[in-house]
Amino acid sequence: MMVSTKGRYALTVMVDLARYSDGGFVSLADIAERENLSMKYLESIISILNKGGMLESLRGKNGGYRLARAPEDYSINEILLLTEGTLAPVNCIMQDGVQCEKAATCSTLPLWAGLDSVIEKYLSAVTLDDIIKGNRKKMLGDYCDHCETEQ
Amino acid sequence: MMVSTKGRYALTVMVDLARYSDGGFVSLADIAERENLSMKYLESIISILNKGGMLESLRGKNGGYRLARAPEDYSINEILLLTEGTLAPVNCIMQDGVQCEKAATCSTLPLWAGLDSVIEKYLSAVTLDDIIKGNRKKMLGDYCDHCETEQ
DNA sequence: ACTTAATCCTACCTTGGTGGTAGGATTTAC
DNA sequence: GTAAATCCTACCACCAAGGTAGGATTAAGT
Repeated sequence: MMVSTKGRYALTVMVDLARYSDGGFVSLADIAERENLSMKYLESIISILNKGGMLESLRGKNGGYRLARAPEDYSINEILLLTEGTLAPVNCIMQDGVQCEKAATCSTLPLWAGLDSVIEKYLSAVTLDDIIKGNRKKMLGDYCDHCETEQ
Repeated sequence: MMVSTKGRYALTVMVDLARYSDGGFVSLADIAERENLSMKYLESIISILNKGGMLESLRGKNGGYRLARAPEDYSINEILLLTEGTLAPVNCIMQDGVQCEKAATCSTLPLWAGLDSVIEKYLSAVTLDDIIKGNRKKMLGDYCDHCETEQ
């Protein structure tokens, strides 16, 4: 599994904020209840999003979180990258400039690099706004049954 | 990490067999030595490939393994699928006809489904033969620096 | 000033999969 | 009969995933 619950829940939180914030701060308790997720666990996840500059927060009573930018300015790739650390499908992909010692002679490396590129390209093209709007054309592409008639 | 060493080593074994077999049987000891991998660990991996019908084996002295088909008739997708069990990037993708209970209302599911499709499409298009031939155009696509001049 | 409701912070814990290892049983060529 | 190979079952250490617990801090409202 490339994306753990951490990344999935992070995305869920971002989508929830985009949907229910309308400029004001939304408490984590509200998010957890709406999405039916453990608030305590979400705490650690939203903390990553907050420190990563994805959110603005307000402490104290009536505090909470809200998006730092417009939904269309968040790519799914950056959200998942922040929370998961890496989205590389294998650990032999170059990380922080460090690559596998066998890289020069490895015949399967181009495959993994290509797969990594395909994933990054896809996730970079979809925005938070696409998810909220239910933009099936962009998300499902050729695989969407209704994209010809809808959209 | 979507693909563990199990899948990666399985692919390495398949590539090795395609390269060094020339119709005869290749012993696991030879493969392990060439690829510099633990023979004992490879044993459990090649067993999956063998039982999955990917290989032919011969027991006893001078025995070993060889490919059951031509390299161009193996997609990378089927090799990884057999060894990894699933290549789904998240566990909320439908598995064996069973899908998440929240599927009908989940707004992020189309994203995960789309990602899954993109991965499967890519891995299904590349064959064992492409890897051996070093077909960078197919593997790296737009990301290959030399694909315009070469190929 | 006090209470309440919220974020923030640190520590801990359980479980299952990953990545192997060990030892032997069985089969076949020479 | 022996050597060299596959086959089979069991075991194990480690670590990330997926949380839980408890409290410290901050700010709004009365």
